[in-house]
Order: sequence, then C-alpha cells, then structure tokens
Amino acid sequence: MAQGELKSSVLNRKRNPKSPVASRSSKRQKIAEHRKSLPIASEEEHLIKAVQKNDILIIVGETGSGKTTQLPQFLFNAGFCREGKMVGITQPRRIAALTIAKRVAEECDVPLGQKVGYAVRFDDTTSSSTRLKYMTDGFLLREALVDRLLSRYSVIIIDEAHERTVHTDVLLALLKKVQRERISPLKLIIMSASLDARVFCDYYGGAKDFHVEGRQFDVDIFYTVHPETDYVDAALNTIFQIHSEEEEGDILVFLTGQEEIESVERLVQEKLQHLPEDERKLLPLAIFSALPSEQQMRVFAPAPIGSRKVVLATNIAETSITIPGIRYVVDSGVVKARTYDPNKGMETLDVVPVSKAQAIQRSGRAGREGYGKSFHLYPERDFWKLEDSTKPEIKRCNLSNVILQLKALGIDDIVGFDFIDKPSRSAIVKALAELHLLGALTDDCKLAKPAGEQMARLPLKPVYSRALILANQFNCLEEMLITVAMLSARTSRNHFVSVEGDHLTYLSVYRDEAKAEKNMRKWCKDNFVNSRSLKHARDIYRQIRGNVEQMGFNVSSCGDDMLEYRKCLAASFFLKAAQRQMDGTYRALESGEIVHIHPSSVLFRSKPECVIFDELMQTSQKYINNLTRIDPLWLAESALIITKQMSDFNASCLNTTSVLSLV
DNA sequence: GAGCACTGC
Repeated sequence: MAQGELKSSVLNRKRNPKSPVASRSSKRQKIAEHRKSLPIASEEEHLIKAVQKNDILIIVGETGSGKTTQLPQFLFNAGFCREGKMVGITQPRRIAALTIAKRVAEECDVPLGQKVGYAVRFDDTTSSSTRLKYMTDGFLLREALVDRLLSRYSVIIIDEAHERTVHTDVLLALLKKVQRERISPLKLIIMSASLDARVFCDYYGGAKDFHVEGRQFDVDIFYTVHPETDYVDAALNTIFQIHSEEEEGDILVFLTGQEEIESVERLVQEKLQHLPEDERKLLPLAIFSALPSEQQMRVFAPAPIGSRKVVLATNIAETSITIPGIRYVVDSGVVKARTYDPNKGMETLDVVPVSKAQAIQRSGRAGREGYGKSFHLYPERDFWKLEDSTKPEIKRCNLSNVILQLKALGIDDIVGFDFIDKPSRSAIVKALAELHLLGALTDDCKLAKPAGEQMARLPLKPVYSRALILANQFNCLEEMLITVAMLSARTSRNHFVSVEGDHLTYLSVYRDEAKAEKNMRKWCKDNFVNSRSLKHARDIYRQIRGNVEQMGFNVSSCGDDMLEYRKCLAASFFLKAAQRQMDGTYRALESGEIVHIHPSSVLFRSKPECVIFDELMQTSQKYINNLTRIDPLWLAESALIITKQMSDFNASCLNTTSVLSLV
C-alpha cells in the first residue's frame, strides 16, 4: 500500500499540466486515442454478446490487453448498470483497485466517486451514484456478510484470478452459490492470465472462455548451461556481465529477502571499487516491503545520465510494483514461501523454487517499455521441472478465519464446500477445533451466539477477536484494542521495553507516540519505529474500536492494573503457551514442539518460566515471537474450561486432544 | 543472537 502511494505520486507528478485549459482537450484526445489502440477495443461487440449469452465467462488476457479498464466501461454502455445496478470489479491488492479506478474515472471524464469509484479498507470513495465499483476481493467478501446475495450487482468481475489468493478462492466458490440462489440474474466474469484458464472453465462446468491478446514487448530468455551452486554469486556475475556487455537499460534482480538483498548490495559496491572509473556507473538499489518508504522511493527515480540502476528486489517487484526503466531481468529462480502445518500449529518460511508462472511473470518485467532480456540462473531443463503454478494460498494457510467467515455466511458444511482446490481435511478439522476452543463455534460446529457472530464481524484473527471479547469482561478493552491493532499491523518494538513482555511493550509504544503530540514521522524516526506500520495500527484501532462500540461493548481501561490484562491475554492465547525446559529451550504446550524465543522479543534474555505467544514460525530454528510472561496457574484455569468444552465437542470435528496434556 | 516474501478484512 505504501508502495502504491509512491507509484501514484509519481504518476501524478507526470500528469501535472502546465496549462490547464489547453491541456484538457488534448488530454481527452490522448485518452480516446489510447483507448482505441488497446487490443480489447476491437472486441467490444463480441465481448458484450458473450456476456449476454453466458452467465459465466472466463476471460484470458495478458498484460496490456486493457481488459480491466475497458470491459467495465463496455458493460456500462451496454446497459448493465440500469436500475441502479453496479458492475463490481475485484483486485487482490488495494493499490490496483485504487489506481485503476482513478484511471477509469479519468477516461470517463467524471470525478472519482461518482460513476466510477473504489472501495478498500479504510478508504471508500463510492457513493449512491457509483456504477463501476473497483474494490479488493476482501472488501467484497465483507460486503457479502451484510448482503449475502450481493443484490446491488448485476455483474461481478474477479480480476487476477490466477493469483489464487485466499479471498479470490472463497469468492469463486461463494459467487457460484450466489448465482444459483439469486432471483435477479448475476453475471460472473473471471479474468486470468493465460496459463491456467482450463482450471476455471472446468470449475464452472465447462464455462466459455474468451481470449484477448495482450500487448507486451518481446523478451529474450536466457538460461545457464549448468546448474549454479551459488545463485547469489551467479546473480552478481550476471549483473556485471549485463553492465559491461549490454546496451543501456536498468536491471531488476529477483532475490529472496532483506538480508540477501543487503549483502548483494554491498558486494556490488565492493566489486565496483575494483573497476576502472568509467565502468563504475552502476547504481545498486534495494527494494523490499520492510524498507522505509523514503528509501523505496529511490528505485522509481531514473538513474543519473550515463549510469545504470540495478534494482535488487524481493517478489514485491513481481506484481505489486512496476519499476520504470527496466530492460534486463535476473531471476534467481527461488522465492521465500510461507506454509502452515496444521498439526503443529506452526508456520514455516522456506526458500523454494519458483513456479513456471512466476518465472514467466518475472521475465515479463523486462518487456514493459520495450524489447528486453531475461536471465534465469538455472538451466532450461530445470525450468521445465518447475511446478506450473504456485500452490493456491488456501492450501497452505491457517483456515480459522476463512471458516469463521463461511460459517457467518450460513455455510455449515465446510468439508463439502465447493472450493476450486480443497484444503486438506486435517487443516479444516484443526481450524474447526480451534474455533470451538475459542468459543466461536458450538459443540455441533454451528456459529455460537453471540461470540461467534461478534468474532466474524471483527476484521481480525479469531484469537484477537476472542481477546477483545474477554477484555470486555476483564475491564481492559482499551488496552487490548491497542494490543491487537499493533499485532495486526505487525509494528516493530525497539524501545519502551516492558519486563512483562512484548504485548505491554507495544502498548507503551502506541501510547507514547500518542502523548508526544509531535509529528508522527519524526517521532517514529527518533524511536526507530516504522511510521507506515504505526499509522496502519492507528487505522485498525479506530476501525475495531468502532466495531466493538457498535456491539455495545464499553471501552474501559484497567489503568495500571496490568495483572488483569495479562490474565486476559493468558485466557485468550492459552492455545499458544510455552513452558521453559531445564536446558533453557521452551516446549510449546499444544504441539509439544521444542521452540526458542525469537531474538527480537523483549523477553529474549530474561527467559521467564511460562509465556503465551502470538506466533510460532520456523526459519533457521523454531521461533516463538510476541510473548508475554504469565503464571502457569492461569493456564490451568483455562485448561479446565477447555476440558469441559472438549468433552462436549462433536467428535467428528476433533482430533486435537493434546491441549489437555498441558494440565 | 536473528532478521519475514507478499497480500487482505
């Protein structure tokens, strides 16, 4: 999202007219010409006919076809927005929803928020006159909770469906059901890049597919002859080879993470020192999501005349941002990927090979502005061995939130739900059991009233929602709201260390910044806190505070009584408790895994006997992070309640009895 | 004594 702000501000600057009167008509003319030149322009009639004839249409179009900006306008002109109905277009990312809506409003020559608008979390520009509504897929899912049949839409377009985010996958299944149940017709359009259109056609019972040509410049693809033992070293050599042998144009290198990027940045600098003066004109720049915005901004500026940028990026540059000037791509062939093991309740972050689709997507980044070249750091035969596409997220994430949403939508049979790719049975069972233990589901797996309904309404991880509900009873709701907002925003915590743990430390950070009443950016800089994530935490706080007040909760503070607050944390996070062993390691009580305190935790050195944690992730070791010290006796109290709950719980939903072992 | 790729409500 911050990257998006950068991108749009760059666009805005370009657009800034010198003479408003003269530029307006020439701008209109330019827009009309641009629209006419798009590959999709000649297909308007065909497309509209196809939509009229088919309730479900799969549109396959590559980058540059104009499908996302033009099709909604075609539908509007063909009368699909009569009688107040809307065309809804979903995107996996906020920035896309935002920039595309602005673009289309400009093309229609209307102010944003009238006929054309966008709606994303914290930022809804739509009005009663909006007919073309761009939004994130998550936003449409939230709307479905309020209006189950999505009755205001005549057409819903799911864009970038090939990315297969959890939200997209849930929508694909939900819309199939909604379409059957609706009395007024709902047209459904799935838009995807070409590789796996068949999957969608089959899923919708042989739905018709429609191909639109893309418009990309040619990219020459190169592979190594032999496998590389060290891709960082290979990347370095390739960068300097391009720099010395190829024509002008910037280089984009795909690497796995911050540490690796920073080390390559240093190595490039070092190597440059050994080159003759006139060959040193190579400017390494890093970009990854944790980088402060000011530094991210630097990759968007053109390189000084006569020199060449080499942008060292994570997969943030694959889809989220487009960097101008790139003509050469170097693909390491690997990516950091997150997977979830439901049996251990643990996430893993591994370096794994990219998929074919990902490798192709990376190459495509060289052909945005002209002919380009892409260098893969592996042999072609290895490319053919890659998976076709990345495993859909729904098959590798914790399902508790998805299932809670589905239950709130009235879908009770999760195992039988018509997912395009079904999550494993054990992942479903685990999530059901977790939701039951958190009090969101009844013994027969129905949404509990009112706790489950309240938890489904809150845009938070279920365990955070649970903490808020309990905090209401423990009279520390104010403190817990701040805590879960900071945890959700994944804010950093360097100063203001509390001996009780990370949760209270977060609380101090949030409150101290609020007290400072100074410029937030300056405060953040002085205190080494990422201002982007702190602002995000404030937005979340405001939103969920509004939510709980609507539910009739009274937002009260426990003042200095942090004992109540910690008891409340223990009662909420009892599933994520760990106990110190003789050797100083910890045992996670639910799974029995031996874990370590993450070095970034404020409790890293103090090693208390018993803690609750927010997250268990395996990287170089199994680490627990975001901890608070608790009294083990408090867990026993929770465990007693669990024991009773579990004995009542429908056995078919349950195979995780290990929780009981903690007493 | 490590360091988390990326989204989203």
